[in-house]
Amino acid sequence: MAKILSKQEPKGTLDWTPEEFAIRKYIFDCWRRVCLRYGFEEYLTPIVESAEIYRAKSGEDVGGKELVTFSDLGGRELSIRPEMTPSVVRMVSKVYTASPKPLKYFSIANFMRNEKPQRGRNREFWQLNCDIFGSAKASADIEILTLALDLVLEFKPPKNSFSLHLNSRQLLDGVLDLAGASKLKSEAKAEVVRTLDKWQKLSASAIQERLLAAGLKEEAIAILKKFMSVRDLLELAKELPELKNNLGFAQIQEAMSALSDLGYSALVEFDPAVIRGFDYYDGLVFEVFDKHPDNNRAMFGGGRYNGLAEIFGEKNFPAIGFAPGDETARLFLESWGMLKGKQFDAQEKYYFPLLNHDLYLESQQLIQKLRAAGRNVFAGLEEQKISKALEFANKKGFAKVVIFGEDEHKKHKYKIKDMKTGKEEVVS
RNA sequence: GUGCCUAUGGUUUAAUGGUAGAACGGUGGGUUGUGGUCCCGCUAGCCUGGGUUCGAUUCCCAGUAGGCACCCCA
Repeated sequence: MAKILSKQEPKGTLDWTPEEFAIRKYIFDCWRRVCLRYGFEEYLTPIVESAEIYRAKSGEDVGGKELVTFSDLGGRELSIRPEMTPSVVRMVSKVYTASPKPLKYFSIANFMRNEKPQRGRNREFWQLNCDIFGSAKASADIEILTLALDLVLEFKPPKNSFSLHLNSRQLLDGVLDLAGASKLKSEAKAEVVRTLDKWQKLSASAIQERLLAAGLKEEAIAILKKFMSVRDLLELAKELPELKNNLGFAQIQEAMSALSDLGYSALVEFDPAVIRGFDYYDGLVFEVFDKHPDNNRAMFGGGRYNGLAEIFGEKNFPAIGFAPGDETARLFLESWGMLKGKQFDAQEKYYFPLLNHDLYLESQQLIQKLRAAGRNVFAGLEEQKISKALEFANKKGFAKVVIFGEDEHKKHKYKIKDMKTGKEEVVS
């Protein structure tokens, strides 16, 4: 047989050893628990889709060079999914008209993007996707936002460790109108939006330069600067009163006030710099930030995308959703020390060592009995001295050890030793 | 795709132009029926290719892999 030379996983992928698996499972279990608590329904779509649905709408990179593509036997071009939204919209558009509205769906699935791997970003990654279809009401926005917050809170993070930043594409369009940027060519307009997106990262002079190059006048730039520097809606209304009648302004205001009434006020703020890259967002947009200095990044984000369904030739339906990733969630937990000393495998396990080979059959019968009674039993396979058995149980973190050797067999008994207290219980 | 940094047992690492030492882990024993501490033995390593050199794990170049930033994205 040919030797396989590398023990390495393919680039950008990760083996989940049982230790690693336990962490991922913890994250997924928290996510699933919260979604079910919200009455959301779980679904799954195939791991591949026709490549064209990503080319159409996923953006230049995700739907382009980062797409992992191959041909099936019929020569059809398929891609491993790089995101869930096109798939779920495809699925929902099949059943939408016949379904009672609204639909509240979630899924936990893996994805592939041919990216350069780095911290918080792998080629294979997992995401939770949560969406509400069929309601354009503020109540749907608010439910999505509280769900996003509760998902993070489920990990019991320390106070002040994260926050949700809100903005609206409509408000943004309003500002661009005010600044006259809407009249620019789409390329120049995109550059303006990109500049807003990078506002915090760029220097004042770089911002000025980019906006001038895009074709904006000084007065227009002043308006954008004013917009980007406001800290809350009150200030925005004062500085740019023209925006008070903007639909996005009302959306944000309504959502913020509801979240505040529901007890989330410390976690939410208006943030003009939240733009988000995907083109299909057309209403409320938001991002959840990790506030840890070592991991200061957007954990996840989402928004409203009412116009996406039309790529399947369907009538549009309202939709809002978001998608946290496993890697960013893990980094959040790690940076705040929420993984330290945590017993993820809370399942209580029994160890049943084979203390005497002559008692193999009797041991197996006892193990059957214990398993039938609902115990999780790890059975020893080779004869083992009792001291070695206890040492093994210790290393594996087993809760109990069943002691069944010659002495016990003679008395028709066995002992269950609690590894924490050291106490033994005699069972006949 | 671009730039910078890094690469030594399974893991974390030390030293060195004359091929490497430790800790943790794994394993066996001290202890033939009672673990976590302790003591001893064993196990296992210089990313790949080329160059300089008498000799390269060490210096140089390239590749590969990883990290960070950009780009992009969530």
